[in-house]
Amino acid sequence: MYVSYLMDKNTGMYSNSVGHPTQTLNFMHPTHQNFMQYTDFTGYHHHVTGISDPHAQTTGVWNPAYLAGPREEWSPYGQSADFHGLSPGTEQIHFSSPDLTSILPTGPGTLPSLNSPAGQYSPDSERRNSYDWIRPNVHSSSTGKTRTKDKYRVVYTDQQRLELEKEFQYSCYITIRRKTELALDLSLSERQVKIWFQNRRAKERKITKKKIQLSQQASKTTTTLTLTPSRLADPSNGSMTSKYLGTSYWYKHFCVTNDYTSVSLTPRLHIDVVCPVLPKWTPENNHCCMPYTVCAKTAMITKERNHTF
DNA sequence: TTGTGTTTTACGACCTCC
DNA sequence: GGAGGTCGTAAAACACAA
Repeated sequence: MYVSYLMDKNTGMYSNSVGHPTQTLNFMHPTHQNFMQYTDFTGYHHHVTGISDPHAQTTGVWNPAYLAGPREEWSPYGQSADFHGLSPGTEQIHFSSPDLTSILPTGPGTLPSLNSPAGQYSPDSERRNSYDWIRPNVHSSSTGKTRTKDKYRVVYTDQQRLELEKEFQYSCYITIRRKTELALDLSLSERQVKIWFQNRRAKERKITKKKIQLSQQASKTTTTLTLTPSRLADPSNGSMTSKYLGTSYWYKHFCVTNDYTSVSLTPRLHIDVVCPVLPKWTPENNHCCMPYTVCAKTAMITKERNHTF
């Protein structure tokens, strides 16, 4: 069996400055230790036509207009004027899965400008549609809440959600500047962008929590994935001594291949394991990926993992 | 069609940080 | 004090089984 260690997304969740996941299809959430698989993100180009470059060092593009006016130009349901003039039948990008599993590869230029009518049109606009209820009759109830009479939330277009999701994949936390740019591009208020990110992070935590619970359940019902000295192979001398025991180290994610008898933590370090969950086999690429957690009671593995072979 | 569970926007309360 | 953070929740929108 061969198990390849998936590269961590080498960014802290709480870091705003990260690199683009250009080719990283599978990556884990840095702090949540969860496995996130975004299919076909190779086609992901963050900089979509019509969207300003979010993270390039192009300070010159900073619109001085941003500096004017209040920080939060929040009008409760304020979409920009051109947001309403959508005509059905325009080109649409289908985006339904929140985890981007259904995102089609979209190269540069394939997405319409978000400020264009085509970019704003949602495939479900007949149903969700119309923001015609967005009218200035926002009232303050006796409780002080400011919500519309009939509805109190808009449904973002697929395009808006797509771009927000892309931004989230880039960084869980959005910078003030990027928030301003994104709000402008998506015809949302900065407050909406901020709250979307808050909600998205909450969703991420929820997913992670669920995965951890499932993982714990699996480990209860099956043999715990443990490593014993006899099953560990030292890459340097082929043996494993007890001095390596006692320090817990979590190997989080592995790409598991077609048998479950051993794990290759590094190109030269193999251990035998008992796989708690049989991953689904994908014949296309002859391997499968799963959130594979190995509790290796050895510091040696930690050391070896950082060792250059 | 309808009932029910889940997801998505939006908010308030409370917290920390600058 | 204001900004943005989490957490919990409301309610609309949505998905889906019966």
